[in-house]
Amino acid sequence: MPELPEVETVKRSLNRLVKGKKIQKVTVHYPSMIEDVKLFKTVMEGAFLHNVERYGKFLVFHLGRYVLIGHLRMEGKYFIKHPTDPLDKHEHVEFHLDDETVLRYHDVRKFGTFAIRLKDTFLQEPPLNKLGPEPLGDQVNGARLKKRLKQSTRFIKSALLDQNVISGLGNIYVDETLFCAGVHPETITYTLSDQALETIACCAQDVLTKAIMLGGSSIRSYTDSLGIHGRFQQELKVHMQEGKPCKYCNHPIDKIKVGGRGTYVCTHCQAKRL
DNA sequence: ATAAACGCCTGGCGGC
DNA sequence: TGCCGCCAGGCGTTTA
Repeated sequence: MPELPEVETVKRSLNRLVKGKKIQKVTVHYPSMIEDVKLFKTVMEGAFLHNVERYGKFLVFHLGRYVLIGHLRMEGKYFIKHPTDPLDKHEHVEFHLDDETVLRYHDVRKFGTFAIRLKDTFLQEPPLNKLGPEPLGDQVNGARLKKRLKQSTRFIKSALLDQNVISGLGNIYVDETLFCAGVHPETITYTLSDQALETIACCAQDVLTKAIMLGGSSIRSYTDSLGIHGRFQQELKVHMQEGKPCKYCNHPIDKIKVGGRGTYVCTHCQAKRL
């Protein structure tokens, strides 16, 4: 499942491969993933792909007066193909470019979304208006997390998955971040000190930075996009490691449920502190 | 304010 | 070998 590092990798690939190209025509094979198909076609056809940005797990394609906001959700990928290549059953949107290539959006589970917004106001509107700060950069630190979460009775894992608290983390990287920080995922958030939250913020940065360097993770269904094969899955220390010995203490990794999510934890390195 | 439940989907899995 | 039911999972929406 693409999280911040995978989306960042896709963004970089798109900027390398399709930036500056003109969209001649779009073909929609599965309309319900697009908020407004009519507007989508009107805006996209004839537009230039100026630049692609990432906000949390969202991709923002700049088209001039408008932007296209896309989300890959669980399994979204982009491929560049020739127009005559047979259409895969999971390719739902085609962007025909002016150089005899076609950018195709591929999504087995059809969870991905597309929406058009005005360039000048898209940050003030859904779905980006409530998005929390980027974990990379100086907006996320122990003091700010404490300010935001000092009264929260939720589990820390749930708070870190909340895109309004911090943007871009998903199930994989929250598990890895909390392992790095030595914090049990079921720790009640308000009990964490500034210092512990600072450690969590630093660990999130470390984990994400390393994952981006390696092109993200390619686990489960999320294998690659635009020819990019992530290598970070080899670095995962707890996620998907149930029963395997902890890299640091050899205690077997447990799989539990936290807030309904499958969660991997070393109960020795991440002891519960109540 | 928070949280649980649900809906969206389908490949992969275990069970038989 | 094949069929069936269940599960994962981000996020928006609905309900408690």
